[in-house]
Amino acid sequence: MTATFYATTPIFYVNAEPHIGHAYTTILVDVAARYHRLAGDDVRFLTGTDEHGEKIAKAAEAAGTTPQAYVDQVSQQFRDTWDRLGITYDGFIRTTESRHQKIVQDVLQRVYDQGDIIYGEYGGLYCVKCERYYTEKELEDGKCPQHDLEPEYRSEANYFFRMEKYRPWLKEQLETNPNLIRPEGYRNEVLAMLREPIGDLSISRPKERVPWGIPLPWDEDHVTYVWFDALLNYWSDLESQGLDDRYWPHVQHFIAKDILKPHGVFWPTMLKAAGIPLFQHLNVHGYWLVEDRKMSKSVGNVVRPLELEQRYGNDAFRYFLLRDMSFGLDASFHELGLAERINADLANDLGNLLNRTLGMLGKYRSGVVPSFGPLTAEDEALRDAFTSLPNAVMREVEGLHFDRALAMVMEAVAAANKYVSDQKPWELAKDEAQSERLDTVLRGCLEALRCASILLDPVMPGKMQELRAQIGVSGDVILDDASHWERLEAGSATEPGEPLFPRVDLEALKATMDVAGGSEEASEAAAPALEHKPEITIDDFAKLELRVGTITAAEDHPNADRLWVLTVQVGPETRTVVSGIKAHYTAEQLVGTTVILVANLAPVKLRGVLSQGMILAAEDAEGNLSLAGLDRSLPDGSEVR
RNA sequence: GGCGAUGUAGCUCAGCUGGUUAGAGCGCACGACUCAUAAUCGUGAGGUCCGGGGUUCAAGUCCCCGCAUCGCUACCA
Repeated sequence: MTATFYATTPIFYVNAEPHIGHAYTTILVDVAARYHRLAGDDVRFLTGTDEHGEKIAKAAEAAGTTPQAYVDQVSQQFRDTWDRLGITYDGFIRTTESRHQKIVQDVLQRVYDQGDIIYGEYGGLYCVKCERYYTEKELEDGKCPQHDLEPEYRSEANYFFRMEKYRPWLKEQLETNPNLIRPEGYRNEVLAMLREPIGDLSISRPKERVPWGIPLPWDEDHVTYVWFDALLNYWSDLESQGLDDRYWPHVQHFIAKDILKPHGVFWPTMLKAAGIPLFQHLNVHGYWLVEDRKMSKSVGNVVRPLELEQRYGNDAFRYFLLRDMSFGLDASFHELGLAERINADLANDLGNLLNRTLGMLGKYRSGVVPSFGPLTAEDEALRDAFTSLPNAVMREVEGLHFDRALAMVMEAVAAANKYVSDQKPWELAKDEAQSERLDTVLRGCLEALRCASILLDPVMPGKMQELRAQIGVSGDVILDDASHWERLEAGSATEPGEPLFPRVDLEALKATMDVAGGSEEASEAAAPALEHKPEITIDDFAKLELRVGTITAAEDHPNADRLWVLTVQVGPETRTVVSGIKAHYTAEQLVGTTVILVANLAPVKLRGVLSQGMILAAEDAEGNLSLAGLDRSLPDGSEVR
């Protein structure tokens, strides 16, 4: 009896090139899919690209091309990357495909017809100066708390999905099914979101503003905004091919934690409204925290994991990613950690087991696979260590504990190394009377390698096939082959080759990291083009009144923990300025500092404190701040022009 | 401020429903072996399980109060 496995990655937004985040999710699903295929399950693995929206239309324009040509190109880039990483997706869906668009429209129409999509007359009380809506509660005496203005009633010209209506239902689903979202921490987060109203969801944009999208079937002036377009891919891919009966009942999604809300809240309510059964699992993983190299923080200094994939090889890279992250938690990505993992597990333990086995086999048995003699207790222990693994490994894979699954296999490999030391084939070889014993020991090592190669095949498909080739096994394998000990053919020839996983020279690596400090790559990181604002005239600029000021005090904001309430001396005037630089400057650093103040900015209340001006600071792409000042001392109050 | 996560050996982390002297891998020290990619095998050193209270016969594991780091969020004129 075979099971069915249908897993998805998110479809990736094509406004940027693939990076480690995309790659990790995709590799994860690939590994899971490969394990299930190995187990004989009916598998479907879906990925794809999300190709609509304003950003893409603009990016295409900037690139001097049409949106379609643009998304064709970037989507292809994703597929090229997946090919390089050995991703075996069964389906690749693009939101610009007509099969997808048609189904999105069908579903929208259905949900609309049953009254769950309404025109956005919600609107509400809108403060023109703030450019935002206020709830009754937020207003002070019916007026905007910032501008003391009477807000006006406005309605957005959008359609809304009545999501709030399904909140109790979703809550109940989560409460009755603890495995719906896993690991548990993320389930709790979603439950927390559902404790308070989730509101209705804006699902459209005016076509005149965003022409690059799927038109609403009942209103050609609006296009679908992201959610119904993107999320429905998981369903549309199946339905458009008549595969929904076969796979949908088994669907599970894999995502990174940053898109928990759309998948944990929006998506299930959308499914409910559309009359589509809920998914089985939403599997949420953490981030790879990619650390800066030593010292410098300059751009381009960052280790780019996908470059390391090419340097260390795809299989080793996949192994590292799966082995060193426990599902759901964040993990840190160090090149040194990757290298150490490769040496310890792959080169020293597994690779060397192959090497020493084939070495002895060549020396003592001309490289020919021997037969087993009678098995001793030690032989049986080794056998059992491996043949019990397929079930255990699958169990861990199903529970998303890929790290544990791999650790279990490597434990068995370590046991095989110990077996070699204990049995000492090199001594058996010296005694003709021990010939059968030597056969048995060498054969045991070969079987261990064969089993390991199957158990690790989903993670390192290329290298494991290579391993099997070296021990004389060709063709496809199935997981069950690893449950049996005597699957090699006695008398067949082995074909020793290059070491499977060359050791990484850690000393040399450390040396380059110390010396380079990242500078080598810094220069080649092309700075992205600057985005410019509309040109202004000198008269526009003259409207600004910039003055030198001195910070005389910095106090905590009573009602916000990321804001400073600064007292700034500007000549004869003393101003209060609320500033969001608390994460970057301490009070000690600020007091006495000379700053440049926008002195004629309209005062504004920020969380209850009146701010009379704004302090200038520079901010880089990574969010680092530096206050603008003067390079020689001038009295405060001086004007800056 | 609200919500949440994390904090266990030098490093990376396991420790499910509380139960014998707290674990693994790497690194380190010493020893063994020599078939092997200076690999392997064995032994050992090393921990106030963030801190403080509490519940219990018993707490890394449950409760309360803190601290630190991170994330989301409010906010950043």
